[in-house]
Order: sequence, then structure tokens, then C-alpha cells
Amino acid sequence: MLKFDKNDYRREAERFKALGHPTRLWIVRQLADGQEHCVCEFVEAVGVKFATISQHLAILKAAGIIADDKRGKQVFYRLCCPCLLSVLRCVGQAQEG
Amino acid sequence: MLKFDKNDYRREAERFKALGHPTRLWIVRQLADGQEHCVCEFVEAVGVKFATISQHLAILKAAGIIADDKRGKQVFYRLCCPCLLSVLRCVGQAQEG
DNA sequence: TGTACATTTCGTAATATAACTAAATGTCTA
DNA sequence: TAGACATTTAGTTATATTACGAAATGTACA
Repeated sequence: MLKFDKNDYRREAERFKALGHPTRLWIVRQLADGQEHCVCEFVEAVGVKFATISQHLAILKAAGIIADDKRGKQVFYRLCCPCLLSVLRCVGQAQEG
Repeated sequence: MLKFDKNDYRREAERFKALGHPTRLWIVRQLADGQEHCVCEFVEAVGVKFATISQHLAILKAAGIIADDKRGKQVFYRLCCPCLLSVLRCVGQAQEG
């Protein structure tokens, strides 16, 4: 077994960590319809403060999972990695071990 | 857009969170060869204390990602969800957005 | 039975995360 | 240009995570 080098796994672990929060996972699933969605939609559906949603979106963006597009006063987010859909399906179905 | 209900996403988010640590992600990748591996192998390769590895393994097990099998004095772990392999591949390849 | 070994559990201290309020930024429109 | 609006950033506090050493558990074998 090869030696573990933390740096080789940091970035990838960051992606999983970003998905490892109920609110963020829900956001990603909402975006999985392929459409763009506005920050305000998330705020309303989740029921937390604007700042909190904004912070979650920033984490997903930093992880390279979503991308944003400013149009007028609003900001729209979309999924950037299409293969994430099958990931969500798999992890969602995983059985107890 | 439907209202968010945290409970619907808790369990699944827990799985992602379990993968969201460099050491745990590395462990899962080691198990991705389909073989069982002993706790002591991980301890040696990662270079942290036994208690720390044991804790990481417990988190992965609680998330339903790995399962264990005690044989004699040793404990062996294996992956329990084969579809995880494609998940790892996808998230590993995800591009910056 | 006693001791060594592999692993887990417990208690603790340092660090990271989550959600909030308040303040800052950027964009449209009067 | 001033004000309203959508969002982000900063600062703060409570809670969670991480890694550790020490103690506990369970198994094998002398």
C-alpha cells in the first residue's frame, strides 16, 4: 500500500465536503434540473437568511461544483459538472453496510 | 421550487461528509481495489495514531460506506457500495467552474 | 490464567464550520 | 446622482470536527 500524501486528496475531499451539508446538497439537487436558479429562490425555499445561503453557494462555487452568472440585480447559479447527477443517484441509493 | 426539508437530506449529506476528509477519501480509494484491508495497514501508510484511523473508519462505517470483519486480533475493512467507484471517478475528474 | 497485541472508546484541546446581524458592494431606475 | 434592491463580506458566537494520549475491550497464545 502506497504512502498517503494529504495534498493529493485535499481538493477532491473539498468537493465531497461541499456536498456534505443538507442545505448544500439540496441546492445541488435543485440545480440538477439543468436550469439556472436565482439566489432568492433558494433563500425562500430553505428558510434561512440571505447571508447563510450566500455562504453555502460560495462554498459550492469554491469547490468547483456550481458556477454563477450575474444578470442585473440578480445572481443565477447552475451546476458545472454534469456527471454529478449520477454521483447523486449512486450515493442516494447506497445501502447500509 | 419545493420547500427544503432538512431531514430528507441528512443521511445522504452524511455520506458525502464522510468522504470529505483527505484521509478518509484515501482510505476509500485504497479499498476500491475490491480487497479487504487491515486497520494496521492504514495506520502505517497514513502516519497518524491508531486511535485517529479508528475514528475515521468509524465515521465511514456509520455512513454506510465501509463494513468490517473481525478475524483473530485484526479487523479488516471493505467497501460496501460498489457504485462508489464511479462516484470517485466523477468527482475526481470534476473541472473548475 | 496471565500477558501481549490489535483495535476501540473516552476525555480533551485546537481548529473549523454554521448561522446570525450589520455593514459593504454593485446595479438598476427615478 | 440618490435610493431601492439583490447579494456578498465581515465579525461574532455556538457547535462540530480533528487528532491526540490514556484507558478499556477483546482475542490469541504461552
